[in-house]
Amino acid sequence: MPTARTRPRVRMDGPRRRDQILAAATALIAERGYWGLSTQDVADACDMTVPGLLHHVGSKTGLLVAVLERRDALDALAIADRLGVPHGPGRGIWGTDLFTAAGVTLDVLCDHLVQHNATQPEVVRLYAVLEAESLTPDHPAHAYFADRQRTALAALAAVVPPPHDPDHLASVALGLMDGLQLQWLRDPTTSLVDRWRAAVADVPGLRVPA
Amino acid sequence: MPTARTRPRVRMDGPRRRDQILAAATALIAERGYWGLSTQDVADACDMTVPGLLHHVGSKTGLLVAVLERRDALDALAIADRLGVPHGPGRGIWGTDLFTAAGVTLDVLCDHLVQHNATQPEVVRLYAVLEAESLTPDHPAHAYFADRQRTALAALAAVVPPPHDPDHLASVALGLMDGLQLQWLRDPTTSLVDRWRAAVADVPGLRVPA
DNA sequence: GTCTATAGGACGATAGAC
DNA sequence: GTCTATCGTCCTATAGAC
Repeated sequence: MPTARTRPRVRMDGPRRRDQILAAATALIAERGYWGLSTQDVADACDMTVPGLLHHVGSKTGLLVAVLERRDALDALAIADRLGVPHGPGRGIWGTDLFTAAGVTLDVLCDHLVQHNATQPEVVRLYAVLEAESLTPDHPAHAYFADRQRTALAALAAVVPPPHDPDHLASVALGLMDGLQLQWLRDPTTSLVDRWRAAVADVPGLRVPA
Repeated sequence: MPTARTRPRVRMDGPRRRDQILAAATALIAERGYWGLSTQDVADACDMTVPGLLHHVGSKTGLLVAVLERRDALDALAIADRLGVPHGPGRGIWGTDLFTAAGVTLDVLCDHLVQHNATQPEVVRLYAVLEAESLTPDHPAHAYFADRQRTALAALAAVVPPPHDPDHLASVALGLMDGLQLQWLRDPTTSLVDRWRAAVADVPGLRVPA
């Protein structure tokens, strides 16, 4: 006899159910990566069956893609809000000229990005895990992260002020953010913002203005 | 009827077989991570069966531990050789006072580390994947990488010359190495050494001496 | 929109022969 | 040191009822 259910299953409308699924999947992929994710775990977390889950996202790969798209859109909105720039929904954080439109330089932009990331360690971990996992070409998110690195470096380079080399400083900024985020996730006793500001205190072009 | 074997199976002595297994596992974990690794794939790569494989490493977890221990010992030997310092086998790269014994400062040490890593992208990818995957406490390598970050930061801080802050500069160095390695693995058109030297050209305390 | 049922594999690990 | 055989579990995905 199968295990009896303890509570009645809740019937939800489409969008709400989808959000619940993507939130649960975000947490689980951050824990175990895409290869370690099982649709069963996601379904359990949402109190549904696996076929019920697949009805919404099509397949396991579709689930991952949906998670990344939703994450990108939410982050773009949050950063645009932080910079005081209007930003339509459904547009990624790196893909448009969001940063140049805001009229910021790299130092203050990075400070905002770091402050925003500090509020959502789980999401940062999601990206950290997938960024490494997706290095291999047969990963479902390989193309997504390859494109992401290109556009991110270009978007950062676009707001590098003279006399710094745009490409080099953008590379340093992105690399240092990724690296420090890893250190922070492994040892959260020091806040991410403090880590960042202490680290860039002696790096010309990244030191946060007082 | 099961698929027929095409070539006769080779009988190897213990140490040689073990080395073959660990080399194959290194490549496969670098591709898919630990959660995505299957003992079947490793066995196939070594032209053996799964029970034959498990005879040598005990379990899947035992395989991962053996891979990391072997990697650490080999890297320590290579770096010690590069720095012209004697170094016994079986000692990790970060765990001893290898760097202080060599009498180097952080800038030249990082340059050597980067040069060494540039020769083995597959190993760098292994560490990148496992570093992110092992953030969750139930990963078999969680303790290994937690300890590794502690000792690495301490070892780097120990060779930071005045007037820089040892902890902060060590954090920058480690973070920047990790971040740039990720960028390099995703887009190998620019060499890792060039990336590093261009990135630190304007970072006081890390600029490689001419 | 969600279910039951099930197909059809792959998984890690063990037992025991040789 | 390596094998065959097998156990029990987990996996993604589909078919079809409601």
